[in-house]
Amino acid sequence: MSPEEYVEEVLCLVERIPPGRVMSYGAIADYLAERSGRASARRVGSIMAQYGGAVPWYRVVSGAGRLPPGHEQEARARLMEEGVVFRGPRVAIADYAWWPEAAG
DNA sequence: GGGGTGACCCAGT
DNA sequence: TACTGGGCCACCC
Repeated sequence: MSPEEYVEEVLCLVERIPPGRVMSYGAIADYLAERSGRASARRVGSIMAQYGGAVPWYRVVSGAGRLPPGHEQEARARLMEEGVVFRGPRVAIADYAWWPEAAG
């Protein structure tokens, strides 16, 4: 799988995250690992930092439910509009974590 | 080829 | 709960 393919897979997956649900960088990497064979949360984060603007990036948070630096207010507002409850500065990811049902 | 960096994650204290 | 150290992979200089 080429780097461009991997990027598109990440973006495509993020677009599939339904409203009111969230996914962690590690979860995305772990899911794509089954398709690309290799993945890392760091790589997913790096991709989101570059191409995240084209997808609902605010539905992607860290494994601890922390929001992307520099866009915390933005993500927080977007998620709350979708009914996501916050545990202080973090998302209750344990309750809103989403995983694709059909793994293609 | 070598060293530093990053929208990360896990384990220990 | 917050802080710290190690692991991980790809990108840039």
